[in-house]
Amino acid sequence: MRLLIARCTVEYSGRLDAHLPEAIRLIMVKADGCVAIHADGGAFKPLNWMNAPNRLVCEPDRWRVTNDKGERLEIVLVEVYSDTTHELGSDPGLDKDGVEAHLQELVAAHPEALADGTVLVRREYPTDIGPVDLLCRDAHGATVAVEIKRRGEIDGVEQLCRYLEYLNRDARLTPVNGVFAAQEIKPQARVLAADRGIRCVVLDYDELRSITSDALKLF
Amino acid sequence: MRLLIARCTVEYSGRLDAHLPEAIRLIMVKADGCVAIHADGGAFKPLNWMNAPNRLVCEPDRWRVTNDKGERLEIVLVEVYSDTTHELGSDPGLDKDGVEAHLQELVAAHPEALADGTVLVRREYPTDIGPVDLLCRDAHGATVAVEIKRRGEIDGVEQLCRYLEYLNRDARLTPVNGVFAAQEIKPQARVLAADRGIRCVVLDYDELRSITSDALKLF
DNA sequence: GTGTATATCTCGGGG
DNA sequence: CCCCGAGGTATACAC
Repeated sequence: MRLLIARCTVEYSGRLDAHLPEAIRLIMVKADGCVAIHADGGAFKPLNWMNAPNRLVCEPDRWRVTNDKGERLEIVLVEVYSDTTHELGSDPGLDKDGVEAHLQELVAAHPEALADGTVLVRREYPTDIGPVDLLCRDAHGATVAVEIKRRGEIDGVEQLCRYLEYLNRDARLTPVNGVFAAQEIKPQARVLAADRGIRCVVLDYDELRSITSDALKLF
Repeated sequence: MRLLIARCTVEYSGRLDAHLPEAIRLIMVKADGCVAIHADGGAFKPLNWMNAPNRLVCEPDRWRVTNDKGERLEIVLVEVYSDTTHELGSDPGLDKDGVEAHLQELVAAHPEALADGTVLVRREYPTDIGPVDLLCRDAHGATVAVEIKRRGEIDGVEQLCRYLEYLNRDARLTPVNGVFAAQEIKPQARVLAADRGIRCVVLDYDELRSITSDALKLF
């Protein structure tokens, strides 16, 4: 990783056009060739960047980065205050816990958390317009399409509506009911769901996980 | 801006839980207090981060970052290879051209690009559920609600559908037709638009801009 | 502050 | 390669 502290101006042209006036910034070049220009603020997002793969041509006072998609980044170096390179080696990567996929696994293992007597038909039930998170049957044997989110917002309800509309065209499944399940459901999403006859279920991640680990303890 | 090159492990706990095994990484602390941990690849996104505002407590072998939302980032420093600080000063910021706002301006100036005889009623037409990008009248005097995007995806069509549903409740406006205009329209969005009776228009940004500059040359 | 819409969104998975 | 969905999305702006 090469780190440059320099007074510079930057032009980007590609998905849009952007210009950075002269100022002191950090220019980061990673081992994969990607280039990012950071100011001393503004969270983790760089002001400008260019992803790998690309071609980087470094002249003393001007760097040019281009790629095959026609994007172009040009850095004019007015004054370089620091220029260091460090060998970092490859990174073992990040372990995450608590994302939607994990939530889906837990609910799939415990569909009764949605309503007593609910059983799983299958996960990621495929349709032409995308996979339904869970397809279940309720205590009465009716089909239930389940959309699972960490944060339940209006988009998720609309996504579920599209699936329901699609699934209800299948005479073997209809009537299909909808359940919108999330760790947190925004008021607006709740209103839309009610309007569309979709039931909302708030999931307790820790509780679901503890049920699973309790079940494991039986073995 | 403080830059640390160090062998470290990292734990994040908050919106999810995440763990980084021991490896050499860049730790960046910006003037606003935000902290980002970068590997030597993976474009501009850090492996882990903590946005400002937060509290950073640095011990020689352990940094703890916490905020008021209950998030927590803990960095264990196994070995520090480099530790530098640079004064960057404030940044004048980025000038952009070609974002959705510009596209909306251009179409507002040339509504005939949507269909011959189309005239603008107003931009950002307010409704209870948000502003409609453009409200127009077509050659027959019928009201047209226009949603403008750089990239037309399914969410944008849903957004327009909500506006149409709302606007059509107003007896003075109904029937309101929908136009979905974008520089690029994804297949799924096109299918949904067709299903909902919404017309799609592909916009040519450069052409729209050249019409405008041609018009300016007349003065 | 919440809610809504945008982003050079990034990133990863599947066809 | 594109398409599509998820994200600790972040960020700006209106109410």
